[in-house]
Amino acid sequence: MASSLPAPLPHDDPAPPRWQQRKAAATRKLILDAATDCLVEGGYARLTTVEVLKQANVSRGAMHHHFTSRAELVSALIDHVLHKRLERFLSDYLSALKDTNPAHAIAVATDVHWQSMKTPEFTAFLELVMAARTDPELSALLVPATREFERTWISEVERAIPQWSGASDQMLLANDVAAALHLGLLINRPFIEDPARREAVRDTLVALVKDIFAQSKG
Amino acid sequence: MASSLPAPLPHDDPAPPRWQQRKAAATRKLILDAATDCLVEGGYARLTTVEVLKQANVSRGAMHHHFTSRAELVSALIDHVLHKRLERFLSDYLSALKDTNPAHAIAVATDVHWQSMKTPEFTAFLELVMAARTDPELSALLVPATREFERTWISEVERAIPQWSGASDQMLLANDVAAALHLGLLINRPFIEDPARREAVRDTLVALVKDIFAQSKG
DNA sequence: TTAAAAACCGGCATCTTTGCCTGTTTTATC
DNA sequence: GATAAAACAGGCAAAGATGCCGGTTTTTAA
Repeated sequence: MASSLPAPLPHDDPAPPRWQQRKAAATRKLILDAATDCLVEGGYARLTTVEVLKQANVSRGAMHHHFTSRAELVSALIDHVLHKRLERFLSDYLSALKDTNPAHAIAVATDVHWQSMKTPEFTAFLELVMAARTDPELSALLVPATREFERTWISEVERAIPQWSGASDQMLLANDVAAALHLGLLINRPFIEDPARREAVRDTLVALVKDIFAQSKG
Repeated sequence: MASSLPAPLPHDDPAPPRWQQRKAAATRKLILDAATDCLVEGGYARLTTVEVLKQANVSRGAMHHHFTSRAELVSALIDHVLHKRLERFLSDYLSALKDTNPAHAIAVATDVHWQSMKTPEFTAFLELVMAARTDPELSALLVPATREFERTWISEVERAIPQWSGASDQMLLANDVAAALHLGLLINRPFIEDPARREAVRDTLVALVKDIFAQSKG
């Protein structure tokens, strides 16, 4: 996008190059954050243009100026949500692993992964995934974007934990298992009354991931 | 419901006791099956009264006669879907375990469980679950109904496999783990291009369930 | 300073969905 | 066979969502 700008200084903009561009970007982010909130609070069905502009406190004209149609809004929302998700996860992941005994790395990493699925970003993402099942146009945008997101995710985790970089296959499997189990657990949460049952499932996952990596060392 | 009827003969009704009741029940089932199809093909958002009556080939008046409001239709649909899900799973489960070497029981049971999540009934159920997250009235109906369904599910499986009846805790844990992992895998399917990755996850689950039961015997 | 362009404003026509309403046909009861 | 009731038929107004429009303000560039 704006990667061809001069950007001579890395610090915050003391002399904003373009006032309009900054204003437009701010309004755009305002609308996309409001759209994310709409997804979280009302699901894909309540992701209407009127609801979003009410949440963002912008006029109908501003909405139409930035996003001509609802489909255009959803298209931008996909990138917005995936970007926020990756940013938050990597930040939490790296800061959690920074001061952690390597022996507990797996338990910590698994917990961060679970916490990352209780964020608004992931809730919004899940709503998009479910809607994409019966919406081919949405699916055509969401599937490639998510696959690219997953690739970046994996490569960043590999970069962050060098001691595992020799076990790419194990890490991919562990990631797939954790992602599936955590997602299913999240959805089944309302039907499992006893918290101990949920914790037992998560404990089982940690032991399983340890086993997966132990096989690469034994 | 009709459990207080005489029902002197176990064969099919040669003399229908009430013509109207049979007709009404048939139309009701027709509408509920059509509603299930609507959920599968278009998701909860396309579960509209017009779409359902088109799919069922009934008039607007017939729809209104059986289900005064959309909420009433959804309420009946919950029981309909859960009933079909339980019926199909138990039938497949028992028939699959009937002629299976007990040594392979876990692998077979796990596979039947996975297959049961690719049925229309489960797709419809999942749509209801996702919609219930942001719909308190739907949630108030779906959560207790699903918990009752889970209880029946567990007790039927315990009844079907006597050799596991001494390990209720292990079976509950194995069931929770399998349910969560299969559900997450189902949803993440579009983002995992390589089928081998999905099979690796399922193989991991089978090994894990075997481990869980082995701990109760060792 | 002035014209063009970007950003924003608020409303309207159209379509879909919903709930309800008045009739009509068919079955059950006396 | 008459009457009541159940099952069904089709239509219509209100509410909400979408897309689009003409007009207004602010910024940018000549």
